[in-house]
Amino acid sequence: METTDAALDDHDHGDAYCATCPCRDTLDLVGSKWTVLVIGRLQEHPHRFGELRRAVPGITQKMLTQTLRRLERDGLVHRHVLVEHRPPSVEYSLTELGETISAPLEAIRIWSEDHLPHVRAARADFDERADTTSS
Amino acid sequence: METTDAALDDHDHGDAYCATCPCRDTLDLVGSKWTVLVIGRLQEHPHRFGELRRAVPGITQKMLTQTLRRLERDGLVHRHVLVEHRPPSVEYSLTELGETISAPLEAIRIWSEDHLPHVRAARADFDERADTTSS
DNA sequence: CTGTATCCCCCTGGATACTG
DNA sequence: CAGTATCCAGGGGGATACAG
Repeated sequence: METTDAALDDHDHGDAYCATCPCRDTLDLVGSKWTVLVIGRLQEHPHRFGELRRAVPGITQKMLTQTLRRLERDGLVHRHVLVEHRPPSVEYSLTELGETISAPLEAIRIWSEDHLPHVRAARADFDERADTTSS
Repeated sequence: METTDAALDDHDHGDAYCATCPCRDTLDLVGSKWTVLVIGRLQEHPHRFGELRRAVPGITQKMLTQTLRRLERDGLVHRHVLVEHRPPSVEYSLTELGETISAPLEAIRIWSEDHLPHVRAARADFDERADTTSS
């Protein structure tokens, strides 16, 4: 995880294209596919753990926990434990920082939905082309 | 690769949150960390292979090829072979579809750069908090 | 120059079982 | 309910060598 945490304080705006640039780590945020969906849900409203689990079908507790931990560590998500509850209850919500990225991520999500047919068509075309070429 | 290509034509807009939804595949586009950087470069102007390789420091030929192939298959990138050249020369550029996603991806890239200090601070804080808690 | 082919390590991420 | 712990298969991805 802590791949490039040392000796990296130089950073010029407009250039994420440096092998040692730590913003590569930040880019990896999007890398774990679940983050986009989790943040998308939290953007709607705060969620409790199980609630979030149900809201993101297919995710396992492990991945949900892992994703939330990472997001919490990165300051995008706030974890609020309701101690008075029995059984325990934990609520997750976006921090201010988290809010700032939810819009861009939503754009990606929307794009995925909107252009899905286009992408699938392109794939079918590509694969077919590959087949006819080989024949 | 062809994880969920069959029996999936139902898709309601506004809901990427279905376990079997194929748009999860599309989300994975962002998943491979290199795509964001590669598309960012192609957004500036078409690149030849080696040129692109140099423009995205740290990427290996294998990953560059793999990334470009995937993007080509998904219809985001156009691959133009300049056959008359010796040695061969290949130029990559964004397709129309590719153009439509470059803006959202750029937003992510910008965000990564802009909020890097914030994220790093949050991490340090989180880690320190974890240490003092355990002690 | 633009790839393809191998080897191989490691990490992601799924399934399952167990705690407070 | 909200986790943690463990096992384990698969794939991402790096290094290297080779080909057209």
